[in-house]
Amino acid sequence: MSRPRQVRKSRPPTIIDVAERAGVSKSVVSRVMRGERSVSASSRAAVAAAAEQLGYRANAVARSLVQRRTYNVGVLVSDLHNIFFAEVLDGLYAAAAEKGYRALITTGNRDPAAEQLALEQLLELRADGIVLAGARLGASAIAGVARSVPIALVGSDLRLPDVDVVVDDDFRGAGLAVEHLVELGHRDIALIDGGKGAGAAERRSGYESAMKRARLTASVRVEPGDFTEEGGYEGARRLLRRGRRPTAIFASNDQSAVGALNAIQEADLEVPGDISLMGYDNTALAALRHISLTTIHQPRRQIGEMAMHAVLRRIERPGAKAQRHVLAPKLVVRATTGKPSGNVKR
Amino acid sequence: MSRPRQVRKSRPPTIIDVAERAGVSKSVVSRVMRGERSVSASSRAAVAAAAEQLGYRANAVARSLVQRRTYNVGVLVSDLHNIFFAEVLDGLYAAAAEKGYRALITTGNRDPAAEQLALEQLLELRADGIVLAGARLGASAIAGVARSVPIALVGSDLRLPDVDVVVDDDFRGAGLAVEHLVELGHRDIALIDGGKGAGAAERRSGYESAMKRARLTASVRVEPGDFTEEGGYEGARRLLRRGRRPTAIFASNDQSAVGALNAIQEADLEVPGDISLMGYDNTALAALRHISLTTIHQPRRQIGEMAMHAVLRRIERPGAKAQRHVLAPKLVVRATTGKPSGNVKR
DNA sequence: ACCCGCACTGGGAACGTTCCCATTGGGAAC
DNA sequence: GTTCCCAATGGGAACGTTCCCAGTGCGGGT
Repeated sequence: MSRPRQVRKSRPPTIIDVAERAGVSKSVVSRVMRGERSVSASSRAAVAAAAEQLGYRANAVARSLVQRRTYNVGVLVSDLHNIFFAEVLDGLYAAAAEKGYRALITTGNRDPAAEQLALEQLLELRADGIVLAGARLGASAIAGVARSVPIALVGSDLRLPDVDVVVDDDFRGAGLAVEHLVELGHRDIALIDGGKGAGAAERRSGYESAMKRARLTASVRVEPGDFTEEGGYEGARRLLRRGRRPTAIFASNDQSAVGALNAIQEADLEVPGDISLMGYDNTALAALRHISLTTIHQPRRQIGEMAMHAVLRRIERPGAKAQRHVLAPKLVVRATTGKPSGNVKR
Repeated sequence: MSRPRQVRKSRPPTIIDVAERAGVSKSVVSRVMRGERSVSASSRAAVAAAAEQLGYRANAVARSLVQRRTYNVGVLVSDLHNIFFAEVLDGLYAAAAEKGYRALITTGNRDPAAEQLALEQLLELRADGIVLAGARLGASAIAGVARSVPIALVGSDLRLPDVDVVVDDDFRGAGLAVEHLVELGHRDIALIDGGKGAGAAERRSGYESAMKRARLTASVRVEPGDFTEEGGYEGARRLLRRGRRPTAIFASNDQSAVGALNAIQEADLEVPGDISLMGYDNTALAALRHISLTTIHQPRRQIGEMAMHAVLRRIERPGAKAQRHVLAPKLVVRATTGKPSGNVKR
C-alpha cells in the first residue's frame, strides 16, 4: 500500500489543478479568475479557496498566446544613468498601470547595436506597443518597426509616419532663459552649445531668435559644447579668456552648466555677482543647494505620461494616426542669476 | 471570379506561413530558427529566404509556453532615481545577456504596495528568476516567493533561506574612511549617520570600530542623519555649532556629504583647509569637479554581475544553495580631505 | 401543462511554438 | 546485392490559457 513517491519537481499549479480541487470545470475557474460574473456564488467561493490553497497564479504566457496580446508595453531607454529619464519613466509607468498595462524596461546602454538587439527582443516578446526614450536607433530601423507595432518617441524629434513623438518645446525654453536674463539687465549673453545632443539644435536657435527679438544680435556668441561637464568647463574657460567677457552664460544643459560654474570659480569670479549662469533641464543636480542653478524645467513626468497614452491609444484603436505632442517648458529661478554687476560698462 | 477581399488585419507571420512558402514542414522551419544542424543546406536556404520575405520573427510567447521557461529575469528596482542602481543594472544586464537571458526591469516607485504588485506581475509573466534591487518588501513576502523561483537581493541584507544576497562590505568601507583620515593626522572625526537607510547600521559600526582601533573612542561622535542632502546639512550645522568642532566629518553617503559641504561653506570654513569631508558610494555627484569628494567606492557594476550570476546559477541548477556574497569597497581620494590645520590643537 | 428565457456550466478548438517519434532514402560496409 | 545506419524530414501531442458553443435546469408567463 505504498503511495507513489512524488518525484517530479512540482510544477506551478494550473487552472486545471484548481478546477479539480474545487470540483468544477476549467471554464468556471477561468471565469472566476477573470472576474466575470455569471458564476454562482458557491462555485466562486470553491474556486477562490482552491486557488488560495494551491497558491495558484495565472500564467500570463498562456494567456498572451491565446489572446494574441500581452498587455506589455516595452520601453527602450538609451541610458539609465541619465537621471533625466528616471522621471519620464515614472510617468510612463503610472500611465500604463492606470490602463491595465505593464511597462517593461530594457536598455541598450548607449550602444546602437545593443539597442537594435533589445528592440528585436521586445518584438519577439510581442509587446503590444513600444516607447523609445532617447533612442540612438536609425530612422529606418524605427520606421520598419513602426509598421508592425504602435511606437512612440521621447527625446528624439524624428518625423516619421506612424510614430508618435513627445517633445519639450526646446526652442521656447531657450527663449525663456534669454528673456529672464534680459529682464535682469543682461545684454552680453553667451551660449554654451550642446552639439549633436537631443534638443541642442532647437535650444541654439531658440537662443538666437530670442537674442534677435531683444535686439542683441550683435552680442550673440555660441561656444561649442557637448552636454557634458567637461564640455561646459572648457567652453566657459574659452568665454572668460577672450576679450570682453559676457555678463551671463546660458549652458545648454545642467551638466555643462556645472562644468561652467567650476571654470567661473577657478577664474575667481562670483556667481551671480560677477557673472550669471543658467542651465537647462532642471535635473537633481540643479536643485542641489550647493549649486542652486537657475534653469529651465521640462515636464518630464508628463512627457512620460503622454508618450504612454499615445501608444496605448493606438494599441486600442489600431486605425488612429500618430501625432506630434509638444509640451511647454518652465523657468525655474534659483541662485545663479542676478543683475549684472555695475563695474561692467553697459 | 471575384477574389475574396483580404479583410482581416494581417497577423504577424507564423512558422507555418514560412513553412508553406519554403515548401517544407513546420518542423524544418523550427529547426532552422533554432540553429539546429541536421537540416539540408537547401532547406536551410529556402527557409531563410521565406522568413526574410515575410518578415518573420519568432514568437517568444509560444516558445515560452511550450518550454516552460521564458529566459527572462525580472529585476525589481526600488527607485530608478537613485543613480546608484544605474550601474548595478549595467552589471545585471551584461551578465544576463552573456548567458542568453534578458533582463526585464520594473519598479515599485518606492511604494511597498506597488512593489508587491510588480513582483506579482513578474511571477505571472513566469520570469525564470528575480533580482530585487533595494526592495522595500517585507521579509515574509520575499521568503514566500523564494520557494517558487530563484531570487537574489541587492542592497538589502536580509538573511533568508533560498535567497542569494550580494552586498558591499559596509563595515569595512567605513573602516577605510576612518583609516584614511587618521593617516592624514585627524583625531576628531565625526560621523553623520544614515538612519535606517540600507547599510547605514554597518557603516556606523564600522566607524565606531575603526575609531576604537585607532584609540580614538573618546572622540567618537555620531550625528543623526538620513542619507539626504538636507540631513547632511543639518547634521553638519549641529556639529559645527557645538563646542570643539571636529577636524573631519565622515558622512554616511555622498548625498549627505554634499549637504554637509554646504553647511561648512556657509560657516565660512574651507575644505579641506579647515575641515576635511568624506562621503560614501562614489556616485556621479562625488566625481563632479565642482564637488570632488573623497569617498568610498562600491563595485556597483560587479554587484550587479554577481547578483545575476547567482540567479542564473540557481536557474540552471535547481538544487544549488543560495549564498551570501560580500564585495570589497575601495577608497577614492579626491579634493575634500587633507591634513588637519595647525591652528587646531592636537 | 407548455414554452421561453436566463443563469450557470462543461467541453473542445485554438493560439504558435518545441519536442518526440516514425518514416524515408541513400551511401557505406560487408 | 543486401543490410545497416544516419541524415533529413514530417506529423502529432503538449504547453495553459481564452473563447465559443452547446447543454442543463429552473422559474415564470400564458
